[in-house]
Amino acid sequence: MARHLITSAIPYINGIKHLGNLVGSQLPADLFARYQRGRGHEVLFLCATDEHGTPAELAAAKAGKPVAEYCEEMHDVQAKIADGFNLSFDHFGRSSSAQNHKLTQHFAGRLADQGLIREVTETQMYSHEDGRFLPDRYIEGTCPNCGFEEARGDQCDNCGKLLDPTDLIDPYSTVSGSKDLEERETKHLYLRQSEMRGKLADWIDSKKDWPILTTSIAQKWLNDGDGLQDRGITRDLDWGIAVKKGENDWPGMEGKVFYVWFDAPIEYIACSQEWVDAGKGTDWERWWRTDKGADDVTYTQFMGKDNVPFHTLSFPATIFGADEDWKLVDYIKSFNYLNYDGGQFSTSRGRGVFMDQALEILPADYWRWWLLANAPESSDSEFTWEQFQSIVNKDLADVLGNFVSRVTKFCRSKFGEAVPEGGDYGPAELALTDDIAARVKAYEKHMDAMEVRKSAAELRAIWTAGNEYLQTVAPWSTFKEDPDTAAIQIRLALNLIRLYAVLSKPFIPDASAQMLAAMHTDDDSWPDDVSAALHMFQSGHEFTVPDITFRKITDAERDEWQEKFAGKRT
RNA sequence: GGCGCGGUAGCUCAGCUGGUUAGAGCGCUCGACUCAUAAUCGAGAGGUCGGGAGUUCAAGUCUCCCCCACGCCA
Repeated sequence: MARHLITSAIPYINGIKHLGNLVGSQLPADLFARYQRGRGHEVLFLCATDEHGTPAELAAAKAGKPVAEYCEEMHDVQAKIADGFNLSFDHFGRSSSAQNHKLTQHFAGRLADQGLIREVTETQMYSHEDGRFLPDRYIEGTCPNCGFEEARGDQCDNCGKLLDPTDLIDPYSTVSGSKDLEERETKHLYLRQSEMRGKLADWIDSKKDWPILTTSIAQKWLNDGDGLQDRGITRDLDWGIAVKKGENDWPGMEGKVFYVWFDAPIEYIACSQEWVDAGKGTDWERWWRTDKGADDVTYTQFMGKDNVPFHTLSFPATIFGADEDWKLVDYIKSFNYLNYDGGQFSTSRGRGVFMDQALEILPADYWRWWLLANAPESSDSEFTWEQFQSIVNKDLADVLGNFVSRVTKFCRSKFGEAVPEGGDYGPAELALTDDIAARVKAYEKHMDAMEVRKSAAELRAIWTAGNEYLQTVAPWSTFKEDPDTAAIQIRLALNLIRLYAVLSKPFIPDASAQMLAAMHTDDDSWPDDVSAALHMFQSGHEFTVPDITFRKITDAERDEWQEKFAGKRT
């Protein structure tokens, strides 16, 4: 039995994520976790909310709540939605947890001990009214280059010129609108990533089997311009993890917190401590410490392409730099973006479908299937309602759902609601068994390689094989002259329903559960031996004709939803 | 402007280290079947692989140039 540690990039706390975010990390990670569990392997699947940083503070202020309270509420909202999508996290943690505070401070201390932290004094804009330093993009003013009055502190959106906040004429805070700004010197810690460039480059170079998307992004950051740059790991904020050197104070860094990108990935580890502290597990170190049993763990991370630099370089720099026995990632599966109907999903414009809205109009399985079967693996991909409707109706309702329906209803009408007796499998049944066995092997190969779209295609082909078989042997015909032969055929078909439920569980867990329930079984063991699996139900085994497994999406619904989620275009 | 990823049948996409008539699903046409959610199964018609040049016995698949879309960065 292998051991798989699986993490999904942790979603930011300020709001509900859209389907593009879902398919980029949490959903494929869940697919892989469910598959590995299905194969009988030991899995620890972790995710969390990413709660620190200025956007969280501003979102809380907008909601009129203390930031801690806001984060707690939003964490619960996101947890419920994740649950609604059947994301099977062993624990859904929080980067603001006590465990992460302590661990982040520990890493910072280790890095300092190794000489990998340097202090930098820089000038930033301080807003008296807001009582805080403002990130560049939260300062606006008149562009000195083109006169545009709403140029941001980092760049003018009108002429494109790159700016420093201090360049702006009449700068003001976009948080409060205040013009009472002042340049102040402030000291920050930088992680000396440049020191580790060689080590990181060697490590990335050794990962020949990683997706091109993953390695090409890493290479770019390693080699672009002057190469990998040192990065600030602290901010002048109230909300976050206090800057400490392990358990000790950090002279000169009082009142500062770690920058969100530094503490967020450490939450992957802290999350496993939360998992233990929540009573769900007993030993987190055997997943994370190679000196304490984690050397046989396979660690896989899932993320959208925007997160690749942090996972290929920054977080590994932290791990390498700490020079302790931490488990390093073995495989990084990254995804491109999902576009929405000819453009991008847009949170600010309300364009596209968000996770809560998706669940309001259709059950999770419908979304899971479409999203995974069309996952943006090799390039950005496109969501259109027409495509969604046709895929869902064809694959789920017609090919799989109708198979369950035709088999159970035929049996009920001719033999009753129990597996019929008589005869034994003949050549046609053996041929189907061989065909499916080969396809299951192909399915496993694709799933092992995290080839999401190919896995979906193979699974669909397995469903289709059942319909092909029925069409060929035609039990409705054989029943007329030779009921025993029809009994053999329908017995095999009933066994196929259970087999399909097991194989499909990673993609469509609810439908899988419904199928197993209809077949009056909870045996979802993986069909390592397809022939044996297709002999499981013997004559007399009772079942119940289930309700429709998947309904169809009507043209009217499709048009209505297309209109509803179009958002405001500008 | 630089970099990255793409540009393959009407649509969404596969095509690894170059090698027989370029593939899948959907859609479309025709046929079969009637157990089933007007479902299923089969057959067929549709691409010369963004454009151009080159390397090679052989290129969608390697090289160079150009065009287009998207993304990132400065």
